[in-house]
Amino acid sequence: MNKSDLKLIAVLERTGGFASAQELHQILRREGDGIGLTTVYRALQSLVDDKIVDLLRREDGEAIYRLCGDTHHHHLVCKSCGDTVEIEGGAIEKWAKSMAEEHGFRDVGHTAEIFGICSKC
Amino acid sequence: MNKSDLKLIAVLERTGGFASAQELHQILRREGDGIGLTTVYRALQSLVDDKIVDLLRREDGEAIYRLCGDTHHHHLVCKSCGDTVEIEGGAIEKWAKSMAEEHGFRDVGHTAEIFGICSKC
DNA sequence: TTGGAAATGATAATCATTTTCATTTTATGC
DNA sequence: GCATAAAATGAAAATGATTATCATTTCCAA
Repeated sequence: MNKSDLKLIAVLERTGGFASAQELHQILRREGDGIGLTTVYRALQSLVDDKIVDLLRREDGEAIYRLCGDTHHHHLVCKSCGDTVEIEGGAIEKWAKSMAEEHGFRDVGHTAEIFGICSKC
Repeated sequence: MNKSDLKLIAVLERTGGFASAQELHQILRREGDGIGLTTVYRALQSLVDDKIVDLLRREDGEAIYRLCGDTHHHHLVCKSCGDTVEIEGGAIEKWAKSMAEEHGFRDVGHTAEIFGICSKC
């Protein structure tokens, strides 16, 4: 756990939700931090190894990160304007758990996102 | 639906399970088919658009493809060996629909995958 | 203070995927 | 059969995220 790791944690706390390495790098740069992209990747990797952040994938395969401690929630994303709503996923948690048990899987996680067109678009 | 599409379907049927575009290309090449990588990507994309194959992501973000049955289903994927089980997602359908309604979204779809370690690993 | 280990970041390398574009194949009308 | 336009193809270049290299800087204990 070094200075860069802490910077990344701070940004993730501040922004909440998911962000890619490139986005996190840009945010830090915009704030005047001269941190390099390489260091951002390294810090994120180490945070993932330490199970401090989760690594997920966007639909295009780009890696996105979020703090593990965050209450686990899911997203409702507008395909048109990109607006995002955080939603409860209690039903999903139960579903994932029971499906995993049924098929003998352990150490399970899950992803679930809903996408559509929001009322404004 | 053209000749290349059919070739890809044939390979996916023969191999079963998931394969990446690069792997599918190599398989065809090995069998003496001079098909180009570009064409493999194009065929896969069109098959995904037509909902004939599923597109998932490996842990490293690489796209992997698999023939999908006609029923809408989700996947339970082993992070270690890549083994995959198709599972029912009735609960998810309802959840997605009700969440979308609640927030005024229309034209909605969803993704949901469960990943963990299977009993063999 | 100093010597070495850890951290950093610019740059180059990788690798999957997409674009471009010229060529070939296929389908269709005459 | 033949001409021709549309679709398909693939080599090569472009793209974009991620990773590897490596020289330099920072940090810390002796």
